[in-house]
Amino acid sequence: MSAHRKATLSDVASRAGVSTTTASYILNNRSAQMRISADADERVRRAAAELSYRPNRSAQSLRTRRSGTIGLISDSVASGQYGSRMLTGASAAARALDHLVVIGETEGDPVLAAQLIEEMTDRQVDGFIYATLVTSEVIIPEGLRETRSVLLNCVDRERTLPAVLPDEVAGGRTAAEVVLGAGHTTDVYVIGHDPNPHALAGPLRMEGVTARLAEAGVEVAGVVPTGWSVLPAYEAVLSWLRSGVRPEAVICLNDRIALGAYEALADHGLAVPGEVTVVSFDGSTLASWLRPSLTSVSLPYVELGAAAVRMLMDPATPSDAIERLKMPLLAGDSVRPIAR
Amino acid sequence: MSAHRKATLSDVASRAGVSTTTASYILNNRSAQMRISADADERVRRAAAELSYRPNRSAQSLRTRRSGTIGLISDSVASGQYGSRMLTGASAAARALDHLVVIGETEGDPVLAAQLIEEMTDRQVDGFIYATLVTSEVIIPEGLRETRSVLLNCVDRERTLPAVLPDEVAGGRTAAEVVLGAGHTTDVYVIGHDPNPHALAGPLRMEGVTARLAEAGVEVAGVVPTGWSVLPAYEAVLSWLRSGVRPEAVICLNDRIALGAYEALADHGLAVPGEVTVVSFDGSTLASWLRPSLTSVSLPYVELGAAAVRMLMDPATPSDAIERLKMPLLAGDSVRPIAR
DNA sequence: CTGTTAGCGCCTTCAA
DNA sequence: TTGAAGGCGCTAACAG
Repeated sequence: MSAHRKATLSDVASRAGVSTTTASYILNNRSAQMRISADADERVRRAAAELSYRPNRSAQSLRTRRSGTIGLISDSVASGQYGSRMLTGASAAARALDHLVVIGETEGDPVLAAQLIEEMTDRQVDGFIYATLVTSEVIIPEGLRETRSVLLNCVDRERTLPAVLPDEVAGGRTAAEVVLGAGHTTDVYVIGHDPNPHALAGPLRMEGVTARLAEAGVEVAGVVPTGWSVLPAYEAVLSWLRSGVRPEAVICLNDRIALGAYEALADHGLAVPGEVTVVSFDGSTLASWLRPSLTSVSLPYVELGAAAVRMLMDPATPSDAIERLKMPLLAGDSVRPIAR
Repeated sequence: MSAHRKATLSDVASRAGVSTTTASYILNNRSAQMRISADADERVRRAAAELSYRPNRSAQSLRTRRSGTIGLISDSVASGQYGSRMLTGASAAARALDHLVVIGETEGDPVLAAQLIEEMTDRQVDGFIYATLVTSEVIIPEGLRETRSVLLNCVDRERTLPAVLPDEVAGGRTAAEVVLGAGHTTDVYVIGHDPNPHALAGPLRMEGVTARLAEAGVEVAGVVPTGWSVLPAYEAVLSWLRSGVRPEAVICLNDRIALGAYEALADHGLAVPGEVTVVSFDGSTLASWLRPSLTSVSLPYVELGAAAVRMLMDPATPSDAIERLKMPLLAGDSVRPIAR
């Protein structure tokens, strides 16, 4: 009667003295709908508990063609410094919906992407999340459209799949707001210029910054072009400073640029925040490590991941849905206090 | 004959004019073993290709009790800045072995851990990898022993499960080697002291450092205790410097400490590497962002993840196997060039 | 060398 | 309100 090994549904049923049908209904919470006696319900549940019954998901999948699993394909999200937090968010949200997340990285290889999608499809994943480390416009990989999917941190040109993105424009406005709040009305510069043509963040942040400043009658005094990493930023800012400009505030398009700017400003003898306000984007841990700590408009990675899962699992999500998530301000000490 | 919908094995078989048995053997590369005619083999493979047949993994799992899937449970690896690279390594290695990785984070909650393990077991994962962000000694969570498992970046007290770890002692020796190579024979200090009692890295690094220095007749001049993060390190180092010491070289037990030390040294007017050599551990991207770039003994995260998967999948792995991976030196510009 | 047959554990239509 | 029965797609004895 009890082999002490992996109870099956029929074990439970016979122990409860009902048929597997009844047991199945009960365990799938359809007893009400099926008008099953409270007594049978009770007995089955007890039997299941006593045998510590766990349904065999493979058998379930075979039958139902659903696996309780979500495939998360990314270019290199796990490799990235911060983007991996999207995995955290996705995985937690998935669990809340009784799902597990299986991951795969393409490293930008479309063939690999297609293979991963195929492998996951073979395993009956209930849906896909396709994520990119950098907010960008992408080409939907082969096979993704065959299964319900949502894009995470990216969009496709045709806007044909639901997507979750950070609200970069609003983020830009937030950054501008901070600068304005500190009382700067002149010599506000932007540092950075995204070299990746598919990247969306730079231009959108820029757009938000300019718009908000304009509302206050402030114009961007200039833009210092530089790649999005520390050394190029350092060099660009330093030579720019040496050319004789004297900024009041610099808005760096990401935190690494800000680090480069910090170093350049220090080399040039300009104090942050005393002489120059620095505001940035991303809200990476780097921001809190610097001294003075950096005020940064942060990317809500965890929330992005979670939102993607929820959109995916919500049957009401229209295929052209685009959700933009707020970029919260991570306040630091790099903003000049209002003079008084 | 062809409904253009998801070909099954029997579709393939009938199209090739053989039984499903034969088709199954062939597609599982057992035709040799079963001495199946080259002709049948050929026909079946062609049919499969023509129908773009893909086996239904749920059905396979139901039969074979194996899913081609590995469960990777961690405390907060994906959330971490660098540890997430273990996922990259694991996932890539898994793919090479025709497996996929499903992830779950426990956030240190043993109940959650047990639940995740249960969920994954239900889905027939072929094995578990239990990973921690920080190298440490752990208590094996409930349910992990029932399935083949390996520990990643951690060990259990009883050494009862195979484990993969960075070779911290050797790493410590490497750091010392660098310092010695720069000609320092005196005033070599170590900065850091791990507050986490379960963490292994600190003491082991320390051990390697002391041992290697001792071999060269050099003694550690002192240890500056501090937590493993930027601000505490900054404060500790600064007040230490102000107490009048004048280090030749400082070995920081991780990169964040090194960042704090950089800032403190700068504040104190000591130039790196001109006046002080700084060497560190972790090899995070931070190391390359600093100026001068930081020489750091790096944690081989990607390799750790990959090695864990390979140990897991290798039936020859004994249950008390412990693999220690080399920590490669990430050379930077923070080491004083030999005076001449 | 290849086909027949019997499940793996579960869901679900159909009858009772 | 419950039970019998079939089948999801695949593998693996066991015959031929």
